[in-house]
Amino acid sequence: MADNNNRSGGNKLLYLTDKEITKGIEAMMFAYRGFTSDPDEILANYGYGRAHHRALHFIQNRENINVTELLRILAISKQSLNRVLRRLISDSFVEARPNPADRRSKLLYLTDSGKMLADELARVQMNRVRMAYRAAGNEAVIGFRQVLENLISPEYTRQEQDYD
Amino acid sequence: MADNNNRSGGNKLLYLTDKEITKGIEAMMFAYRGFTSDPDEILANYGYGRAHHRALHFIQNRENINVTELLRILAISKQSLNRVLRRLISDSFVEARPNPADRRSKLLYLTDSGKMLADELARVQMNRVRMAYRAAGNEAVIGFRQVLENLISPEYTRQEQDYD
DNA sequence: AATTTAAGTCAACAATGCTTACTTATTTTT
DNA sequence: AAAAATAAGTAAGCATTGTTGACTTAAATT
Repeated sequence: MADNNNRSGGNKLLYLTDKEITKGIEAMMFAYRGFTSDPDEILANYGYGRAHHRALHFIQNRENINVTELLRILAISKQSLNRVLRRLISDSFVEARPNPADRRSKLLYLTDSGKMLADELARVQMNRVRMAYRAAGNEAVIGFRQVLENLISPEYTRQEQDYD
Repeated sequence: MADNNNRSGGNKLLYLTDKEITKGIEAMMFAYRGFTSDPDEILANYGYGRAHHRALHFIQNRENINVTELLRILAISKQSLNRVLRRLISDSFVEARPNPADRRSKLLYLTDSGKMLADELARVQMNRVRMAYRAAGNEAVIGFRQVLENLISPEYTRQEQDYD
């Protein structure tokens, strides 16, 4: 507690004892559990899991996304994604339409009910993040995002650039 | 970018557009993947997964922990934990010794090779976190931790208090 | 003596990841 | 025009990690 007063903001490397890093690691674990907990509850009603959520999320947030691009973002095997997509399509949450510009490729879209589900999932997750942000304040949010960006493996940072 | 200059640190609620929150959500997803990627590679050599890592972590970082307490922290079913513990014990990474004070309960300890494995996992994960912290700076780290704490579900915050 | 607690186990099931191998359709390259 | 590459899908099989319900054993508590 007493040590926490050093907010010089300089490049001094404090707080980097093993104990402090370990606390950060545990906070990350527990926070991620909280982060996914609200969507998880909703998904359970459909027999879905986080893979379905991730697919819905990126179909919702990347316009005209195709399967290859979704595979690249999620960094999972074609089989894993296909299993998830097949169910989302047969449950009429997602629609796959051939891309006119390249008819090998299929573009993925949310149906009306897919939009409703994706919106519901996004809403509860955004609510938690929004409240966490508000309670922490603007400066904290900036720091949070900086540390997160630094944790991302460089081979995946490309994913972020096309989204704005 | 130009908007990012507001660092008043007050309680003004900016940056809280849906788009900004969505970016935070995606950053959290990608960051968590980076956060686990280095341990994941090591675990694969043993045919282990993240559940084994989490068990090793808390046996390493909570002195004289028993099964019930580990169950409470991990918040998984007894069966899931038991399956993981059984393998860790049969592979001689973990030892379960009856608690002299209550012989129903078993205390969990790392063996010498368990310590080596847990240390190796912790080392690579701490390295990534440490580098992310250093690159972001002290203020950012404080903000990062504040937001993480706010993301944790209240029913699990108790877990953190006994660790210091 | 009866109840509760801690730990462990069995069986069955599901979501989510993997690999290897193959097919089909389409586009691009040679 | 033929060959090669790409996008998508599928089949079979396997492992990890989570679930539930039911049951046992041993020890502590009431």
